[in-house]
Amino acid sequence: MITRFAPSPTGHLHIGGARTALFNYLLARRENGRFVLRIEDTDAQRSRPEYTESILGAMEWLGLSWDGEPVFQRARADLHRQRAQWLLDQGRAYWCHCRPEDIEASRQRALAEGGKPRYDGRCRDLGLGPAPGGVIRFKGPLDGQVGWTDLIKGPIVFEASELDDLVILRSDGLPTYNMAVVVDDADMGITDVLRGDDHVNNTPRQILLYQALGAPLPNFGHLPMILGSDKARLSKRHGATSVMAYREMGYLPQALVNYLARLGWSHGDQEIFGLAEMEGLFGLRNVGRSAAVFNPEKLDWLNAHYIKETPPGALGGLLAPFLAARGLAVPGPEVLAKIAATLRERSKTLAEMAAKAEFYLVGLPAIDPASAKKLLTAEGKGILARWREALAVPPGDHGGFEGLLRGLSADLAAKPGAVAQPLRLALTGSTASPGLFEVIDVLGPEAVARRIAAAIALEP
RNA sequence: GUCCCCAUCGUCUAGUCUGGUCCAGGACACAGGCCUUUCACGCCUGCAACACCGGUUCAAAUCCGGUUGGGGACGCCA
Repeated sequence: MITRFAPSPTGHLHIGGARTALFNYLLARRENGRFVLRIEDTDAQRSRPEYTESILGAMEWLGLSWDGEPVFQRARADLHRQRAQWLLDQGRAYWCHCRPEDIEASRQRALAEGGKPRYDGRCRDLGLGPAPGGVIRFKGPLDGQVGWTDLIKGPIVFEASELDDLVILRSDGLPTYNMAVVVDDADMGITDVLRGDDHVNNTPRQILLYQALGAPLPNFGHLPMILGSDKARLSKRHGATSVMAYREMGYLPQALVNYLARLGWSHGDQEIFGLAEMEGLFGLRNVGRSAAVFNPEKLDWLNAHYIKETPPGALGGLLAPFLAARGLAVPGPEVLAKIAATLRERSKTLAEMAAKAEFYLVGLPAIDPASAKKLLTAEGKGILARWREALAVPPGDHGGFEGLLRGLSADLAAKPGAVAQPLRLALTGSTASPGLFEVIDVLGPEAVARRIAAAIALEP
């Protein structure tokens, strides 16, 4: 089995493309086959090398390793031209001199009359030769049926009469999509073509091309689309759609891969899957047939799960760039790990974690005014003074911080919460934070003393 | 408009092929509770769906037909 992922370098790798790549990867790995990459750069206008780099980078980040070197379609244009010429020689293709404007006009007419906008085949039997601005069209059958058994959707049949004579070689000498895909898939020995639902309508044309070229047909499988919350095709207006954007927002590749896999594929009730595990479990029979709505909340949940699962040391390393992006001084690995450990169970993304880590890394935290009014009263400052006193003694000497809190609570005849909150506010600037004693540990004695003093000195 | 595809909780889905074990299971989200130095985490509980109509059958979420709804395609883009 040989599968492939064939993105066009006209943009970054998006969510839908990533899922297509993932399923192709999984299918090949499951069957001990090959998974190859082909860059479809035949659109000279829109293809950009930096997008190729970006797509490759995104694939690597996701862990979707491909076999061999990526194939660039443009480098194969000679082969495409050669096959187009062969089709011409066989009488399965013809030169067309129609002007694009005329064709467009007839399409509009057809649409206005309630029909399908198609090329009318007026050059089909004219026996024209090459000409500047001319194109080569495939001479398709006028009747009969074209069908296949889709790997995912089952039997699909089209009437040949629904199909018009598609352009296979453009006037610039480059092949069109359908031609290039068929020639390359056949030439590269692709056995299973797994791609987006939006290609279902191309498939009968491609089958006809395979047959005319005398090439064996691969299996075709069409994956349902990914939709936005309004059930329209996922697009920019639904928020981030590129894989790299998710990376920048602080999502872990494991989370994205896991989420994308579950969007359309299932294995009983299981929700959590690692890539390696899926390589053993994946199967097309468990891929759904209906379109799926992209649900950011569930991605968040998975991301939180993988963040919690990442050891603090590694997590600290992942967090560092997000800290730097906020303009914060990045501490050493040890402190980073400690910080990560305290935030691990309270962050959905690395970006959120960095925001929550900010108070650790500034000289003095910004105290929330509303909370200050409530907690830094004369009484609250009194409690802070007691804390300052108690914390001056090494914690081991009085049964740890927990014992300290209990002791103070008993002394002041106040609930532990009431005793803890002023200190939390002084240390973190907020009434919600990681565990107080973890914060004290990360901050160290000097910073703790400085923050308490600053809070006590704070004007009402 | 024409053609193609799809249809289970708000969302992702199990169950559909091989009809009964499903007054439909899991997960996210949401609500309530427990835990608790705050916020979280975790745990428990709850809310919530077989699009509709007809047929086949002793029996239909599961099979068949239709309707409705949604998506996709209709380029010298891919």
